[in-house]
Amino acid sequence: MEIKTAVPLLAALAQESRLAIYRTLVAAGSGGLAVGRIGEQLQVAPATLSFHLKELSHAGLVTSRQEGRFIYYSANYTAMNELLAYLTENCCAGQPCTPAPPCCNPPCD
Amino acid sequence: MEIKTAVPLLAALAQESRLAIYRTLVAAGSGGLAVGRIGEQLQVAPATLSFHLKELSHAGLVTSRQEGRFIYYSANYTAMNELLAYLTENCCAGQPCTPAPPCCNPPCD
DNA sequence: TCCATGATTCTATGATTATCGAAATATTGA
DNA sequence: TCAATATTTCGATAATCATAGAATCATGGA
Repeated sequence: MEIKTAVPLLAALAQESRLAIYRTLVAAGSGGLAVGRIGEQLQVAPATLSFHLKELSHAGLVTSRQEGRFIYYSANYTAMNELLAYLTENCCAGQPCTPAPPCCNPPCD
Repeated sequence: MEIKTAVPLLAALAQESRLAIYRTLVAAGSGGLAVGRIGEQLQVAPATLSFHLKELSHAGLVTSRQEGRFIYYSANYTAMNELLAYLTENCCAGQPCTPAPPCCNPPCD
């Protein structure tokens, strides 16, 4: 991963509402959650929520799919795993020190 | 870790200059690097560099020690490991999926 | 004590970001 | 087609952030 890729990912997570949204989606599993359900859980106004989902989506941390009137958002585990790998890169002067990539790879549900 | 703790850590890393600084310090190992050396490597003006180091330091991602006229900054591996643990928490609907915390714990140089 | 060097603080400026009300768009069922 | 519901876009506002020149502070050597 390039630094130019990592910065937008980190920026997307570096905001309380968005981190909460992301974690809610992570906890929800790969089925995802409709926008309205996220809003209910986190008490965020629709326009604000939409703004943050767009940010997360643009960063590649979440994906969406339409189902009838609902749009389901779900966490993209791969993006997070790549970010974690980037952050732990060179952590010991170039010596590999993590045998396996952290977290779920492949996603486990 | 609380979300209120994680956000400032992520925000500190979510900026190209700071992420570059942090990674330079990670690569430098626990001995750290004097401010001037960091500036040389990354081509950042002293005032700007000082601003970013303060941010990283305030977030707890780096520590500093004075040695004569020089101030050496070094990466705080523990803070990063705690952040990584937080980000991977609940990643599989609450099932633990990472046997050991990612990266160096304890730091290996 | 004075000077040179390393680093930080002050200050101003331009840019980006978060929030949310109101309006617009999209989909479904009647 | 029309009404109801779900979500997004628009627009305005307030707040935060990044940058760097100039001034200041701290340390060590002459």
